[in-house]
Amino acid sequence: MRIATWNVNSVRTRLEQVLCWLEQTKPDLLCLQETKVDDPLFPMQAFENAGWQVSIHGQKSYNGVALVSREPLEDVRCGFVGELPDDAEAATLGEQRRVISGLLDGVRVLNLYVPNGSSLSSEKYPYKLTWLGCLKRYLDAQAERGEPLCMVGDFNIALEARDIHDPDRLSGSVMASDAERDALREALGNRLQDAFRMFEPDAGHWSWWDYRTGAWDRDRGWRIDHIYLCEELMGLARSCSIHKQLRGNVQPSDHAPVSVDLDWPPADDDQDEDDQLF
DNA sequence: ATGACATGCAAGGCATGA
Repeated sequence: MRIATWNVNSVRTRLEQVLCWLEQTKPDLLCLQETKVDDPLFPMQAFENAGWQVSIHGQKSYNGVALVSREPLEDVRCGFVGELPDDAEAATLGEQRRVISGLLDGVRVLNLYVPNGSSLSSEKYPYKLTWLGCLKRYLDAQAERGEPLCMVGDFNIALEARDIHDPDRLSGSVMASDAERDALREALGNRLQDAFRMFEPDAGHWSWWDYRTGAWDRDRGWRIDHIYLCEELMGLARSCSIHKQLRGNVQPSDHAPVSVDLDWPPADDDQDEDDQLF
């Protein structure tokens, strides 16, 4: 099973690039962020004509998330209220469309677009911290169903120095501040692990390059798009890749896709037990 | 310290992103 995530910075502007990459990469599920389109205007037909199913949770101009899959998903849930129906804060935060999840072959895939926060002095920064606190409650509620979890998206947080091209200068600023890092780590708990870091310990691997100041040409990026797996799925992970070349497209998104390959459903290695049945 | 660049909205520059 291949699961991918991509902040496309407008699904309509990036439509041909997304369809092309789907055709080349053939994920079972692609999670999109920043679709920037209200649901009635989502280019649904273009995806369906290419053989994809789409679940959407969008809004006009800003934010917006979607799930693109070969097979239909089960139990699609939108917003934090999808897991926290009686949580007033979850309902308020849901005014910004940033959360969608679905069940694919028994795996709960959760697609997030975490608020950016703008700067430490902005009112958007405490909003980001509040949002991450709600994410923790959301994950606690989700865990009670016992589904294997794959949580992906644009986290707008680089958790470690090795995730930033210039950590000496940028550590402590927004996307790399202690409070937001702590809030994300709280949400991850002991349950979720970064799939990319299971395979690649080194710095120099980025998923986002600023449009400004020639960041792409100078390879000055951040790794802020992540795939987190529960322990059961981590044991079945075979690779995790950042598809950097997409950032070099004409009129690219400022983010590159990230994908993980899982041996799911797990191979039947209980041959001895099966033999005992006969 | 500021702005670079890109997108949406809507028709002139803002709001937003990261």
